[in-house]
Amino acid sequence: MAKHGTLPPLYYPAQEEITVEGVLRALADPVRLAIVRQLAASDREISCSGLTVPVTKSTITHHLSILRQAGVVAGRQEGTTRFNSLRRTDLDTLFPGLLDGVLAAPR
Amino acid sequence: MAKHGTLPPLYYPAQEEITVEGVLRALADPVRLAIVRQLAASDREISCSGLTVPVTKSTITHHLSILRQAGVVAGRQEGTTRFNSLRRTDLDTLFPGLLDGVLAAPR
DNA sequence: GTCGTAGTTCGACAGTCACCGTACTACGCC
DNA sequence: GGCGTAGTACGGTGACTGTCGAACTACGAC
Repeated sequence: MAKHGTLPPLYYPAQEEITVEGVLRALADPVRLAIVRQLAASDREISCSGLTVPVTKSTITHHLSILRQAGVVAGRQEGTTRFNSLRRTDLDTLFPGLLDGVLAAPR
Repeated sequence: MAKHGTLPPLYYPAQEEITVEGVLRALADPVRLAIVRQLAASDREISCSGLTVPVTKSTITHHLSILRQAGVVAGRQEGTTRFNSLRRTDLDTLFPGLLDGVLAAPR
């Protein structure tokens, strides 16, 4: 077989596959909302360990996979680190105002 | 005691008590999203039995109570009928763009 | 090679949730 | 009064979900 060190082929929905309900479900959790807020606030990519949420590593992985499958975040692998970023343009195109409305909320 | 025919004192959150997470949770369900869409589309009050969703009466009551407690819908009693409406101005004030973003989405 | 770090995967478990049927209250009409 | 309709309350059940720890892979540095 080919090289052994291939990245796991993570599934990312195409823009037209993203659904409102999936996005709402993904955002309807305090931990995931905190992750999205941090990604939006820094406006930079953040690694898993760079996120400050009160759960363990495996739970962060779980939440990120949900956000990824919903089309909310994208990830870029670099060595052993995965840098996560918001798919802001995709979301703004599909659901204009949604993300801003969520992020602008004080709570 | 007073008159017997008092309405049940339903709890409605004040505008400043509405949270994004609560609203997102409330919207993150296909049945409730359908209810909200119908309320937004008709731009009129709709009774429980006027909603077309594929669940029984008791389940509709359950979903409406969730939407009510989240601050998404309001209800006006008239006889035995409860007319439900979207709290659009409250939501637009707190989370500008959120509701429109959700409703504008094709799916 | 060895070690440490970054993430993922895999059960497992507790809590929540959507759903239903039934029983009940409240109102309007005959 | 009795009956039908609108909606709520309650109890139960199956499914999903958020959480963890432990085991595992992958990469980089020494």
